[in-house]
Amino acid sequence: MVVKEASLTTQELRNAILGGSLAKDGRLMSERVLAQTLQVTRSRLRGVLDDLAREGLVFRRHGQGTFLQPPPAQAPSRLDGLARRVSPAALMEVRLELEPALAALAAERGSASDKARLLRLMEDTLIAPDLQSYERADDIFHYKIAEMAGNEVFLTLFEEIRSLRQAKDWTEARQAKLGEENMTAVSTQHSAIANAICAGSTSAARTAMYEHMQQVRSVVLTETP
Amino acid sequence: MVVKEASLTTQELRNAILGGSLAKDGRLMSERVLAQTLQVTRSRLRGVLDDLAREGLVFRRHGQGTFLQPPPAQAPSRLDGLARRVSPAALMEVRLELEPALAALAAERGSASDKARLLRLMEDTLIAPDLQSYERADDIFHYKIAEMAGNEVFLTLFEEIRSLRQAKDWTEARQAKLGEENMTAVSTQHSAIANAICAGSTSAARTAMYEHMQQVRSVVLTETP
DNA sequence: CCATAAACCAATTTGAAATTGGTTGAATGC
DNA sequence: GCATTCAACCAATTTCAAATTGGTTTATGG
Repeated sequence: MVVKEASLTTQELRNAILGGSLAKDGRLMSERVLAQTLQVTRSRLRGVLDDLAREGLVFRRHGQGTFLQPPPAQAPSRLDGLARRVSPAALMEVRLELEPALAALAAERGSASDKARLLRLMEDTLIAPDLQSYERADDIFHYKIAEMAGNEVFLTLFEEIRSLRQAKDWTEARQAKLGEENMTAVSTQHSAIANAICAGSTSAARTAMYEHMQQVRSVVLTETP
Repeated sequence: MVVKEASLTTQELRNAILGGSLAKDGRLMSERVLAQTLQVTRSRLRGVLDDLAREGLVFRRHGQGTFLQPPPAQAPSRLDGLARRVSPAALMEVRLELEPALAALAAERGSASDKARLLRLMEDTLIAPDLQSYERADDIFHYKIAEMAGNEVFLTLFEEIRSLRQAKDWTEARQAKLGEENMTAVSTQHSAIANAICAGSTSAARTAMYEHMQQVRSVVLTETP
């Protein structure tokens, strides 16, 4: 399907990788398999993947794999056992404290290029055509902020919370609840967060993210009788 | 040494357990071994351990074990790999956000009995005769607050941070830095935190814990040239 | 009814093997 | 020469079964 007789051009390679048909649940095949599938050498594949990773289009983790849009999930930590008994309220309580702190640190430490990319990711959330692609863009947006905070411990905690959130199928319920009015409110908040971070205003970034988390919590916790 | 011909009294059992000679690094032998060592039935041993756990003198975790003063450490999570490359500054940055939030929740949700016990634990930090026993009392004090927050996710995150902190041998350096003047300041702060929590004042508890964390950070990060 | 003992259940840890991205260096081809 | 390819190896992570540990139930005997 994607294979040609002669070797693929770099652009073809990029398209094949980003196309998603080589990934399952956002996770690409291993480099070795991928190289053989695409009939290219691993060296060249890795070169392309290096570029994609630098551009933020692909996420890699050492013993874990290479991932498309959604940044890599977590290792099987003790939180796994929690996934069942944890309530959305408890999770949001944690996010309500964690993410504003991350936003503040991101505003303080984020590099110029990171901030530029964050603006682009924010725009992605605005122009998302459907709920599913919105969820993905939103996911990347928040992840990028956590990454920009520049604290590996914080990032790990964030990823564990994120994986907990994904472990449960709250996304379905959440998507059903995300109406038009909430959507525009959230978009405004995302914009405020991104702008505050780019401006380097730690306190503004913190409060903007806090208000956003309050909104998200109210959406998540609305009863569906 | 502890064994008698006839079966031990309940009080003797408690003393033997809390004595510490049956524990290694704060962790007791398994119930089966312990029962045989003390020449009592496991049922009875568990009955006594139940009491001790209720009184907060012993901490138990399912597949993990039973622990003396220091609450149980963490599972081998991804944070383990971090222990090497993580800096004290990064860790304190996280504690500076986490613990005030926990203190606020503890003030909001802590039961009356929990608050009473917290006061006792606070007093333990005040009367600690040496640095080592102070560290232990301080550890339990902060753990109790995290526990009182009543959010299992938050508690897990706290425990992971705590284990990271213990993985490194910063305690030595920290102990060396804890001078008399810092000691009294920290004591005052502990008292303020406990009082705020017992009064149910969330904001006061939050700020008191925040100031305490700032103090701890300044102590931890002081250079030792 | 209570204490004991044994068996079983459930959560966790442990450790070896497999998987994956990352790195190096020799061989190859132009 | 120089870049590409290939192979082997390194390092981080996951996976999976076995062992360990606290928790629970059941049967037994006083």
